[in-house]
Amino acid sequence: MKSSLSPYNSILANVAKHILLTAEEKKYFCSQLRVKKLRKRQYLLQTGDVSRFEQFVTKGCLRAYYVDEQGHERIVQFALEGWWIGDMGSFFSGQPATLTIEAMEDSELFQIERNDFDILLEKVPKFERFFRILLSNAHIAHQRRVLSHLTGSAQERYLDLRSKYPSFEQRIPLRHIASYLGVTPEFLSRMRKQLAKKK
Amino acid sequence: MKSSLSPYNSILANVAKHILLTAEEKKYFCSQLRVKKLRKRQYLLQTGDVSRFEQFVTKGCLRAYYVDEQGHERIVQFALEGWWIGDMGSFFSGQPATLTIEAMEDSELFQIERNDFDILLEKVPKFERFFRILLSNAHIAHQRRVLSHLTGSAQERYLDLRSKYPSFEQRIPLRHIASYLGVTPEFLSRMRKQLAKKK
DNA sequence: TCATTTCATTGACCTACATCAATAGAATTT
DNA sequence: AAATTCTATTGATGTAGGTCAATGAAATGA
Repeated sequence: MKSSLSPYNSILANVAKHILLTAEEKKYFCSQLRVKKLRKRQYLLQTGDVSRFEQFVTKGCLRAYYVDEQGHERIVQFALEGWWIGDMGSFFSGQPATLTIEAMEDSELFQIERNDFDILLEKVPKFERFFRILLSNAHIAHQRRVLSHLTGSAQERYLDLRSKYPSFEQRIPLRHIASYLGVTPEFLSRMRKQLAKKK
Repeated sequence: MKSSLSPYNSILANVAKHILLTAEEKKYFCSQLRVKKLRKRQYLLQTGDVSRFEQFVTKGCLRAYYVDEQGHERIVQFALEGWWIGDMGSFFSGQPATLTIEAMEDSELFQIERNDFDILLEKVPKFERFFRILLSNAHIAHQRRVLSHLTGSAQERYLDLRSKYPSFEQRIPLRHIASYLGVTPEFLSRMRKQLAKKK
């Protein structure tokens, strides 16, 4: 937390989008964070473990997915720099996680532990507000995603994703993008071919 | 708020699931609510209007839906007694609503207005916690719903819905259930026929 | 460096679900 | 009580997207 290049700045900037902290509070908040480094392909969380942390990505790129009975992976979330990721169900309930979270690149995160999280909310109630806002944004985004499945074709979902997050195609393997969209890699490949032709 | 039969009890019970209020706080909270009665088919919110309220259902049954370019309705949420419903995006941002909300039966709701909501959170910060928990539950439910579209067939979604909310089939027309599941009424009808045969 | 695994693409064929049209029973309205 | 909507169901047919198998290119590892 010394230089302006510190990764703490990125999480503080994220917090500052919604609530205003005093210098003291910033310091306290940062003191509750632990740094976690992951190698590419390393798991952050595996199904069945209890998720004791929520995390904020400062470097790299992760994916959260669910493995169904046939062993297929279904990606529910990507997280790049500046995103929060975790298995919130498990984090809040203490039940075993249903999600697996894995680094797609060497990554660095901040983690906050469930206990410290509760104490943080108690000591600095502004954080109740912060997480409420975070969640309400997530809620709205999720609603849009459900809608995109009810309303649109796979191609529309692909085009939406591409225009909203152009960086994904550079950093994320196509088969993972297919899984996020809810189609097979084969079908994504065909869509891409057809779109390229039309252009 | 006088008798134990008052509809205030149902919203207070809902709040009490997550936070503990003093008698004073209960009184204040209830004083910020307004009662809204709707006839069957009446709109609570129409696309393009700004949603100034969030609401809690004490009686009846509503649906929130999105209308796509071809005029098709896609249902994103049902709400029966004891549920919260609204267009949260519009409520928090002040932007025009993308959802339409309509009563499917004569219904009664409590509404809280955006301004009063902000003041409530300021005066009784426990409500930050309450809405955060409400949202995190919604978040988890939404994630499951996205997953059900990525992973499962329409039949699985139908069976899930039926076992989770058996009362829906008594109260909600099949064509709305079809819309919620993301299939046509025709296809839902065929699924039901086939399931009935197998039994 | 060669060997091995992983990845994206293509082709052939299959299935879950959509669309459109017709009908009959319910529910509303007159 | 008749007339007029809605609603659920069925049949015929069309299509988006899945499955399985094969191939070459790229990444990974010894």
